[in-house]
Order: sequence, then structure tokens, then C-alpha cells
Amino acid sequence: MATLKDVAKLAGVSVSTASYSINGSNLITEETKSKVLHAAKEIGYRPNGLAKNLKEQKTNIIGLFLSGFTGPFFNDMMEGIQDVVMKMGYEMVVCASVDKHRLLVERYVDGAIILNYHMDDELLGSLASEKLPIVVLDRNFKNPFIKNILLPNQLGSALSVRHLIEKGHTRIGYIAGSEESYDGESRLKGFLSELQNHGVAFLDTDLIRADFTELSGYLEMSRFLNRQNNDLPSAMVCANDEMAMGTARAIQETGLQIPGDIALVGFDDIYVSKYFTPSLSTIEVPRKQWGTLAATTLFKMLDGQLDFEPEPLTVKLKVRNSS
Amino acid sequence: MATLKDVAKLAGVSVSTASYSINGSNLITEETKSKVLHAAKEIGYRPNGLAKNLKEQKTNIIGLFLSGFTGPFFNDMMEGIQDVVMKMGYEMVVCASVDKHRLLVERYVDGAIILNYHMDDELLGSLASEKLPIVVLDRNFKNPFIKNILLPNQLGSALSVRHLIEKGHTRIGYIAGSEESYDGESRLKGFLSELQNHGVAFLDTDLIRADFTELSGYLEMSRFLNRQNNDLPSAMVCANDEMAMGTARAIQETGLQIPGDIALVGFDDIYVSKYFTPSLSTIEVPRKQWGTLAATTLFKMLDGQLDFEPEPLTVKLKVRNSS
DNA sequence: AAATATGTTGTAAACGATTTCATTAAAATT
DNA sequence: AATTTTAATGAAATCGTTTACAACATATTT
Repeated sequence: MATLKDVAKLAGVSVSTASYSINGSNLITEETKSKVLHAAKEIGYRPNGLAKNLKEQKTNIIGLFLSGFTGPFFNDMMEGIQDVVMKMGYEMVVCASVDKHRLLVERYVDGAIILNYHMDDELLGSLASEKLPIVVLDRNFKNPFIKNILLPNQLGSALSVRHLIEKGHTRIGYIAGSEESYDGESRLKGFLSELQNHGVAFLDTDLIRADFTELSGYLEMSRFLNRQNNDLPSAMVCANDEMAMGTARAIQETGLQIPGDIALVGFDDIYVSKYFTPSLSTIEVPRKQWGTLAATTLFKMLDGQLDFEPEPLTVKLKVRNSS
Repeated sequence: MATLKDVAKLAGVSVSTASYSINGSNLITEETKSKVLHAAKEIGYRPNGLAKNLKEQKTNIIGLFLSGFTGPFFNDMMEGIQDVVMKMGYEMVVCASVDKHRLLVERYVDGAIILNYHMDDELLGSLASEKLPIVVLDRNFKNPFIKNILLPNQLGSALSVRHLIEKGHTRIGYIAGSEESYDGESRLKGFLSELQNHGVAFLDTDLIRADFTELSGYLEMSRFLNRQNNDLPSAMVCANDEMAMGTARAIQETGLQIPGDIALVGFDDIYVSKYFTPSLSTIEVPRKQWGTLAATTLFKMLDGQLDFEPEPLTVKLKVRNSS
């Protein structure tokens, strides 16, 4: 592969002159410059980013670290981040890393956005620095060089509860995700405390644990329906739309009607929710804006601004036919 | 940031000894090794990937280059690629690059998988080499260092046509995507030629051009319905599911029934299709397998095997309620 | 005891760029 | 014509690693 040295040799100049020419410095005569540029083109010179960034101690790359790519959730967020990153003249790379997190640890990136439960607080705490600011989207973790951008999960759940109570429901069940999820647990918390605010009792037996997948929602709801016989809540709130869809399937299989017999509210407003039958009432989250906010926050930190609070995100209740 | 030099100094050894120790060479005594390892831990040493890869002339990173992140299509494919890449001990980065394609051009990656119409054949041709093999998913482009993994689009369309003809349809319309899409055009081609195989005539006026989005499908179909008055095909094949959903919306708005008045078949079998009302007949494409095949192909090439044909992918007709 | 083999560590040259500083040539000033 | 100023280029250090090779110490063989 052709290097700058080769270009210089072909153009009959020194390496430094070649470098200056290619980077458009105005120290160099137009004549020399064009000599170099032509030589570069002739041998198909492409700069080596590794060498360049090693020297510059900067990669102009931002990393988005996810735990995986599946889930109907990420794409809008990625777009949001990408928009900002591109506007700032950086590159964005998306990685699904489970153990080594090499690109982050070995300093391939100038900054990182994290939505990855495989990366524990300790790791992030030890990596974050003035030179490597981090934005986390999946936990509450304070550190001078780490900022959180979190969804107002509790508010979201509260909106669902209020809506159902207004509709006259007095016994509301809940399908929770796995306990490790920060978002999941705050959604549950918001649900419970809003019930309390309204003086509505919650039966511990009406709390169903699943793991955020459609299938788990279906299976756990089926078991629940069996177990409870006909002693059922008149509404269920689900920690996400996928489980709501599974839940709906289980309910419909027993011959019960949605929302007639059991009303359903999900969370996330994923793309399918409005096409589902019945269309799903849910909490809309601003996915793309989540991404842009994360990215702008990161760039502020890269700019040396470390002492500020990112503006909060908002969620909205979408009432459809399932409630 | 602590470097190997710092570690060496603290451990009282030379840089090379430190390097060997950290990389677990068996040239070094256990005693020295542990001295170095402790020193490294003490000052929080993390290797610099740039320096390492510069020296090694190899990054162990594979790049997936997309034109963007939206579309319900990519996630499964990314998972497929990621699985393979991880198993091979590499990292995968996903980039949505529109102009500079820096990570590819400046040799951050050892290999690339491309699904990005922003990257033209000339660019890819000039980049691909023994040291940088490329797999393209969105075009037919032959080059010693570039392999294509393409969906059997024509076969897919043919399956739809056969299905509709079996159902007794004799006039079938088509909603095409934009003409720049390789997949799109081969789907159209497959559709037309299968009609011909069965001796079924196609009216040029029954060809609708949209741009793959739900909205474009809706708008163009609405115009079509207006224009044609009641002179309509009894079935439509759509180049993808999203347009099929838009088309369905347009049809239903005029009071016509699906599939009673107009039957509909899509392409892709995206996640929503089975939840849509009516559930959408479509062509299922093996998205995840597409990814794994692309990645295994790439790794074969990285292994120096350049003279082989990747096994073909298969598609399946999924008959649901729209036809 | 001398010669050789073995094991362990250090020296220094890469990798491919950027950039400081020195050098030279040409132009401007005296 | 001698000096100073300015402009253009080159030499060499640097970024943080890896690794071929040299160097040395110790253990083994004669």
C-alpha cells in the first residue's frame, strides 16, 4: 500500500512537504502542491488513519455501544446520533460488544454513548475522562465525565395509570421486564407510586415478571390467566409494547376481549403498535431525539463543558383501541 | 494516559519485556511477568489500539457500511454478521456513511460489507484488495476481491406471481420502488418475466412507481385508483412490504376489500407484516442468514480463499390473509 | 575448566503519519 | 554589495506499540 513516503519520492520532495501539500497548507507553492497531488493520485495514495490518529492522539470517532442489534428500538436513535455526529465532522461507529469492548478500551473512540448492560459501572468509571467523555442511556451513574440521558419512565407509567383510572379501572395488573433493567424497574416504580397517589390498591399477585420479549409476555400472561382462573384485573400495564403484544395474544386465546374484558397499555410506541389488532395504547418515547440529545451532550463534554444538566426528555400517552 | 513505557519504568524492565509480558509470551519468567502485570494494573494501563494496529498492519475490525439506519430491515442482518465476526475474534463496526467513508478509505477495517448506494462501484473497486476484501449486498459487481451476496429477488417475485395465478388472477398490477435500487429492479424483472412464462399479459398502465416507503405506496396507489376509475387489476404485487401497507391503506380508503376486490402480496416479510390487518402475504427473506453468509464469505476471503462462489440464499412465499 | 547450549532481558528499528525547527534560496532593504 | 527579511522546503523527533536481534547470565556438556 502506498504511503506518504512513496508519494514524496515520486514527487521528488520530502515527506513533510508531501504531508503539508496533501493537507492543503499554504506554506507550499501551488506548483509543488500540484506535483504532490498528482503523484498521490497516480499511485493511489490513501492516508493511513491509524498513523494519523496515533500522531494526533485523536480519532474523531464516536462510538455507540449496544448490547445487541435486535429490538425495534434502536434504529431511530442511531439516526439521531448519526445526524449530530456527522454534522460535527466526526464518524460514528456502532458496536455490539459483550466482553472486551475493545474499541472503547483501546481508545479507538473520542467519546462514547452507552446502552449496554454488559458494561458495568466500574468499567465505565475507570474509562471516562476529560479526553474520553461518556454518555449513558441505561442507568443512573454520576461521574464528572459521565452524563446520563434517561427517559422519564416513571412519568410514562404514571400517564398510563392515570388514563386507566380515568376510564374507571380499579384493579390494574402489571407485566414487568427483567429486574436488571434500569428502565424496566423505573417503569414499575412509576406505576406503583401513581397507583398509590390515586389511592388504588395493588395486589402483589397481579405483578407478572417477563423479560421484555413478545414470547415471554405471552407465556407469562397465559400462566397468569390459568392461575387466576377468573379473578382478573380489568386492565394491564406492560413495561414495553412487545410484551403487551404477547399479553394480548394470550388474552385473546382465552376468548376474552380487549379492551372489553381487559384493557392494555404498553410502553415505547414501537412501529408495529399502531398496526396491531387492536391497535395498542402506549407511551410514545422520542427515540430520535434521545439520540440527538445524547450526541449533543457528548459533544458539549468534548468541548470541555462538563458542568451542565442535559435538558429532560418527554413522553406522551397515545390512546388507541386497546384501552 | 499511561503507556507501555510507563509500565516498564515502574516495573523496572525494558519496554520490550513489558510488551512480551503483557502479551503473555513464554520468553519471560513468571516473576518478571507478574511484576509487569502488577505495574500495569497499578497505573491503569490500557493498550493503544491505534499504535498496535499500525505496527501490526491489521485492525481485526470488520466494517458494515450502510446508507442509514432506518428501515425495519437491518437489525437481523447486523445480528447475523455480528455473530460470525465475534466468533472469529474480530470486532464489527456499523457505519452509516454518506460521503467520505473514512473508516473504509483510511484503513480502519480489515474487511467490509457494503449495503450503501452512496458508495459507487469505482470507489469499491479501487479499495478492494487482497488485504481488504469486500462483500457487497446491494449490487452485482464482479471483482477478484469483491463478492456479491444477493437475494434471489427474481425467484421471489416469481413465487408471488405463481401464487396469484393459481388463485385465478389474470390481471396483476405492480408497485415498484425507485429505479436505482438493484433489488427493486430485479424484483420487477422477475415479476414481468414470470407473467410472461405463464402467458399472462401485463398492462403497462398497471405499473406504479413509488419509492419503497409506506407513504409513497399510499400516495401512488391513491392516484392510481383515481386514474383508473373502476378498471382495476384483481391483484397487486409490491416490491416491498412497506409499500404494500401503504397500498392497502389506499385501497381500503376507497371502500374496496382486500383480498376480495384486490389481493396483495408484498416482499421482505418485515416484522409488522403478520400483525397488519389484513395480515400480509409476502416473500420471506432470510435476513439473519444473509448477514452470516456475508460475514463467512468475507472471512474466507480474508483467509486468502478468493476463488469460490458463496452458496445462494433462498426465499419463501408466506401466504396470509391479503391474498 | 573451557566450551557450548539455554534462557532471559534489553536495544533499536520499524509502522505511517504530523509538526517543530533548521536550512536554504530568493526578495527586499539598507 | 552587504545585510536583513521572507518564503519554501527538508531533517528529524514524535505518537505507542511489536519484534528481530544482540547481549548477557546461567546451566549443561565436554
